[in-house]
Amino acid sequence: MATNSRKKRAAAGVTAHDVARVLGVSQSTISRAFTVSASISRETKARVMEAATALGYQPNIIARSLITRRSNIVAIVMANLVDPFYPVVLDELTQQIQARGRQILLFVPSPPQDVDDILPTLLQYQVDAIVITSATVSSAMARACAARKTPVVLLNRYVPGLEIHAVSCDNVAAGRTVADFLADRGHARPAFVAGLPGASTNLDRQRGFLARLGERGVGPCLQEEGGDYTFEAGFTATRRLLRQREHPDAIFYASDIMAVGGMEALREASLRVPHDVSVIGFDDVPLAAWPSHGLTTVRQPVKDMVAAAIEVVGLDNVPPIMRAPTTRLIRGELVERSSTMDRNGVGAGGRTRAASAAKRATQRRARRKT
Amino acid sequence: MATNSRKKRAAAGVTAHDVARVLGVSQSTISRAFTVSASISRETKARVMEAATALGYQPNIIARSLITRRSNIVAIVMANLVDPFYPVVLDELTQQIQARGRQILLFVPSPPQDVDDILPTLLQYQVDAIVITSATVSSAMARACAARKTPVVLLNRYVPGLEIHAVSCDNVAAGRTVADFLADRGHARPAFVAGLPGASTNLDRQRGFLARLGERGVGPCLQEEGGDYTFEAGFTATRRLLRQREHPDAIFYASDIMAVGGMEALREASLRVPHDVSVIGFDDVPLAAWPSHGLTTVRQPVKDMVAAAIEVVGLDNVPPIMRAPTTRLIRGELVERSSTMDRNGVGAGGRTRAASAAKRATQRRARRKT
DNA sequence: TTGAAAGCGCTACCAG
DNA sequence: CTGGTAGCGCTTTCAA
Repeated sequence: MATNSRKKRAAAGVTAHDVARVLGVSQSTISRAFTVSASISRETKARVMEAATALGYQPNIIARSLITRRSNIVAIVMANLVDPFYPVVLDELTQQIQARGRQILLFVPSPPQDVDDILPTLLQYQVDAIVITSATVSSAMARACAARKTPVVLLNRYVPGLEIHAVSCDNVAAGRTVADFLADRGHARPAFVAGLPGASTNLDRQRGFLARLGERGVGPCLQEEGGDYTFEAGFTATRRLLRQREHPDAIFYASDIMAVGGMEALREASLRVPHDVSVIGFDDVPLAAWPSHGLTTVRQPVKDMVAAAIEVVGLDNVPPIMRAPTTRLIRGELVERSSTMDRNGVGAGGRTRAASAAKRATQRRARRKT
Repeated sequence: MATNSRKKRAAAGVTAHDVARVLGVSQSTISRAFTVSASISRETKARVMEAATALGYQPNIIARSLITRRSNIVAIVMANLVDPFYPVVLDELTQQIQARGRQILLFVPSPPQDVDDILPTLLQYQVDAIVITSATVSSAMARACAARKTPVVLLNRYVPGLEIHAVSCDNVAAGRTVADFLADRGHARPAFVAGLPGASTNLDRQRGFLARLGERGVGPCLQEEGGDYTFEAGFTATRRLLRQREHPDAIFYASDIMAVGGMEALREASLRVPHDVSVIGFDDVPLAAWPSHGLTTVRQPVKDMVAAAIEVVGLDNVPPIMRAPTTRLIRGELVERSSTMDRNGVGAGGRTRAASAAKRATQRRARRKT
């Protein structure tokens, strides 16, 4: 009997059986009405839908997932929410994933945890795919995901040799572009301020930058470790950089926020941007465009990167297909603003420190707030 | 027979039955080993756990949720990820929710959608609770959630009369504090730049500010609509504000980012902060503390707000209890930095525009980057 | 404390 | 195209 187990339910418990009973059809029919690509007559489907809305019926996703082994959920692992670049990425990810009717399970590892720790849990939730931003996983874990047929993609990072999808900005090319940009504009004493050591993004930017600088015969290039991608890191690294006998005439920072921190240190040292030092960042976060910063920077193609990540995990393929791990590098674009200038014809290497000392002192006073 | 349905599974399919068979116990026993507060002997549990790890068994959360009607997931609805205040809130939410062993289902409504549209979907996922930041819901939807016994809390917003939990900074009190702060420091021509019109947060700040200003006999207070909480909004609203015959000697902005935009407009108008105009923001996002901004602002007690939200939805209570809707207002704290100054003894209302015109022109030139 | 049995609400397969 | 039936993997009575 259809009613044999219809106990009184507290609330929210209208099931496919209930709808079926009202309509005098089988429960299977209700299920079919809610399954795209199920064979059901136009008419029956309409009746079911009508009754469903009348009764307030919605299929129980949990029960469905139990059978289909797909939850309609995409997991996002994001290690850092504070750097303004990540909200931009997260925003784009949510838009594109939600546009495909998927939900988002967000995981933010706290310091002691790492990505490997959380993946088993995510897999338990039968997520359709996993997007990992700015972090990586062990090859063992990558294999575990492959075994479960859950596609994983690293966004903004890649690990050569790791059997896993990866999408990233072409950081090597971007580094080279920046080198050319500075060389073309007559800079002679460049510097690079690194972010998180060991991160592929960071290393590639540095590698491309230094290599191209060498090819152009510009240098030597000063280098400074930031440690991470924060304002503070950019600030302190720049201070250290300025202890050199001669200050650089251009500094390329591994991230915009570091560059902003660096500009603060330059101001503190009475060095003007861009007159004394050109500054270039990376990411093109919203605040880079603020007039007060006017930061020349490399724009990460976030939209394209996210689109590529989503494509590569096969979110648009039903049934899902597992493809061989691929690495996709997407070109960034240099955006010129007011933190850089052309030094050609300004006397090869710009003025000496002494030359503009008086001017700078004046400016310094004026800029002080109290 | 236990093996009657053990077809070859592609992967990742070790079930409680498998473990049971290996151990020669019943499947129920396996279940009990993974259920806190289930009666099982110490020894049996240990054996089960050992076998489980050996076989790589993990309980299927989906199947569990189907029965228990709880998914161990908390839903977060966050309308705006771009304003740097929200990443701070999201970060804190994720930390505190994950610390309680819950997962996070994130939903970011895109313009046409609103919160009411998404709630049914979230309910389908049997989430344990829903946290909605800076947005509200219809009373019908609030009732639907109550019917399903899913607790909902509004964070950073409240709706008088709506039967729903709400946690927010005490914006009225904060507005009053700011008014007192400025009055105490001899400001005579205050202004308020609003954010999103109609938002309770925004209105309360304004209300408290104006009321207290009136009580202190300071004013009249100029007012300008921002429209939203962006840099641009702060910038353009301030430009409009400065078209008045006499510029204000203090501006209170509905958010930090607006304040930063406002400072840009002030700079553009050759008005110095804080010499000509004191600037106060709201939120205390990380960049408010950067030396280049040095923004005096009201710090939102994010940690406490999040903790209150989590407590109020009963995330720590097992079994969950539904409590009567409560509104919790938490005091913010005014953080004084370098964007405000004491005008007492500087001539009651500060200098006239003419008085410092020459100085400002100099400074303006110096500050230009190119 | 343990095992057996009955489903949670749904999809998927099999006949008709 | 539709109705029956058999589970998905687990929790939860109910006896033993």
